[in-house]
Amino acid sequence: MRKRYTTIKDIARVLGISVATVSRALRDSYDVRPETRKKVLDVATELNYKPNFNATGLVRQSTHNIGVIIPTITNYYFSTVITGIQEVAQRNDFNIILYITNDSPENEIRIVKNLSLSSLDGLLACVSSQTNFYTHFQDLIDDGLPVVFFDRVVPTIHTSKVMQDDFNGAFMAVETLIKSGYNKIAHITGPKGLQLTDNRLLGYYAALDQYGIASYPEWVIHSGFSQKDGEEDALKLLGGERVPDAIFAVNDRKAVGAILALKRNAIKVGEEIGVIGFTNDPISEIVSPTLSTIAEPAYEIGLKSCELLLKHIRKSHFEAQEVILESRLIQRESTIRSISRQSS
Amino acid sequence: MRKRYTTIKDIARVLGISVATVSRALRDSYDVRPETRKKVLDVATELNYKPNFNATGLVRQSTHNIGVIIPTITNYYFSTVITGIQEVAQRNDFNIILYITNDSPENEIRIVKNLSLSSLDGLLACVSSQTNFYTHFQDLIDDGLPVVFFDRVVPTIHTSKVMQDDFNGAFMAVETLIKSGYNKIAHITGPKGLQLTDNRLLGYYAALDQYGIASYPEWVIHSGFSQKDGEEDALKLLGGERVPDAIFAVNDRKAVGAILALKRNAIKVGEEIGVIGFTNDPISEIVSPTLSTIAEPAYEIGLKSCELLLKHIRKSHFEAQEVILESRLIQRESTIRSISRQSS
DNA sequence: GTGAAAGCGCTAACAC
DNA sequence: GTGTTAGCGCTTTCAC
Repeated sequence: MRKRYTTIKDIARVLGISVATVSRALRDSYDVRPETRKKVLDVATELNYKPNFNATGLVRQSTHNIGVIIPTITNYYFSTVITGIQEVAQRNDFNIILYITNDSPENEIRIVKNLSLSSLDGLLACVSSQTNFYTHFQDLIDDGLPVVFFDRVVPTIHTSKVMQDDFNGAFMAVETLIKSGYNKIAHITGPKGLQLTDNRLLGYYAALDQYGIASYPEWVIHSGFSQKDGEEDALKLLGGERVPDAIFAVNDRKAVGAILALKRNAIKVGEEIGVIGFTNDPISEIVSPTLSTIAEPAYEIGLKSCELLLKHIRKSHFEAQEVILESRLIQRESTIRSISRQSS
Repeated sequence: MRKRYTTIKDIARVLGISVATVSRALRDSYDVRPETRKKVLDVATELNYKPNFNATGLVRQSTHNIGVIIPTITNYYFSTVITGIQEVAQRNDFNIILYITNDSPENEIRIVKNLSLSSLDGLLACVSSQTNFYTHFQDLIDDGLPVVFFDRVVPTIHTSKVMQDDFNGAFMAVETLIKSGYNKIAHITGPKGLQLTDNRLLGYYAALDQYGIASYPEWVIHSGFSQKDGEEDALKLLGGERVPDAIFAVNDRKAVGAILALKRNAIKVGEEIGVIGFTNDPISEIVSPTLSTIAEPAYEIGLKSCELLLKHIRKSHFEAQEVILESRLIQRESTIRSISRQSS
């Protein structure tokens, strides 16, 4: 049987004072006598008092919950972002309520429409890759709910956003390939229309442009974000008329998929075909050859998103901010031509 | 500015009926006229009514929140468990509130002690690996909060628990090594005192016993659960007087660490030293040679834990249950001796 | 079948 | 500095 928890009434009764005083003492209001406060605090600890968030939430019109909508958490990037979010939330006594969309727009819409707004102080969201309509998010914002987007942001909605530097990251990736001696560079990426993939694609084109290197439409392949997509894209590239000598993958999982597919086709990764990814997933150090990549500040993205959201929650007129965090190059074996690679 | 959301009062006013009726209509009580209900439902959708969980929670003494306490989420196993939990929770209209301990007992204790019990209907917990005192959990249970442990369970606390079959999984792992021709088998495992590691250790000994194979104390190394721990343990094994010809690692990350360390020492994994892990983390297919392992039903553990917890929440006298889910062998390259392995 | 009213635990005027 | 009281949105007796 569930126990009744201690309430401020209990404390008031024990001390023979009113609940108002107890409430004030508990919340460090200044208009309460120090000794009274001490007594209240003592009894509170003794009785193991814990505030009832439903009650405070009801009267204050605020809960200490923030929702997090995310496509999946079973990968390095997203789970690390969540860890960052959680860190800030915990430090500020906010709970995070997790909603996983499985990267399905239907799930996303269902979840957002069913959100009990009155039990949420704010929302952190990363949209699913196939989402086209964003009215469900716009509705929330119109209702006054603070929303901060991260990673996969919605360009058309005016609110705070936190991203890594996709354009420059991609530029660096392609530049690295070029400087390592590759000049037939393909790009395997995610679905069209996502700002993140668009920016990386733009970075890819910009680098090629700057170095006067040709690109062909069949060298840019749009598909999903998974390892399997990476394998399939690589195979497609191998089977084409013009076979590239390097692949820039939109993320590490696709890069790993590509590496695995290339190896299966007896192609020496690095030597014959260079591969570079994006993320700095721990697998990039495990795969052989190890994967060069653009490191994303996943944890910091989590921190920053949550901090921004808290600001929106606290100041009702905090102006929307777009934060772009730097990504950085990590060179490993998969983009090295000359060296004879260690076996296995 | 945050909007005021539609309440049952608004609906009542529009329809000129009482809030009581609205409340009843909304919850499918039978004692309300069908046409009244229809009108209420219509207005509710029109006004985009969403119940205020703080209010229902207050009066029903129940929120629809369940807490999840977990050491970390940035690995395959835990993030998959969470995904399973989330699946069941979402289907049953429960929110999950995530607490990450970073595998630190201090964090765990702080989090548990600060839990606002009145805003939680139940708790799912996986203890951190160094936790010795469990009174903070026992207190919750004594207070009547339904708690279900998963994976790393607390042996001394009477409540429902969900685990994989650690003993038989370990037995299978070691048996596989033996049958593949290895007979100097080491075990690198996690901290002492955790039921999970104890059971795997027991399975290790049982298999050795059954096949009449010797073990030496220096072949059983207790350390942490990380890849780095795996590397260090492997190095220690290589530097010892008796060098084993096979390593059974408590999880895949440690196994991968061991493989990397062995490769760095020019040891042919599989051929010279066999390695088997536990989990079936996707990295086990990426590392080269690919890693044999015991697959854990992570997703199912999440599902089952959450289902059990919901039963406890719904029936106040649901008896505690211990569920052990099967693990299964997946053989890959790291335990194959004869075959000449593909390079890189 | 429906309404009036009390109350869940807490905060915030408003008194004194 | 402290008490009284109304009320947050909802459910639930108890009348009628």
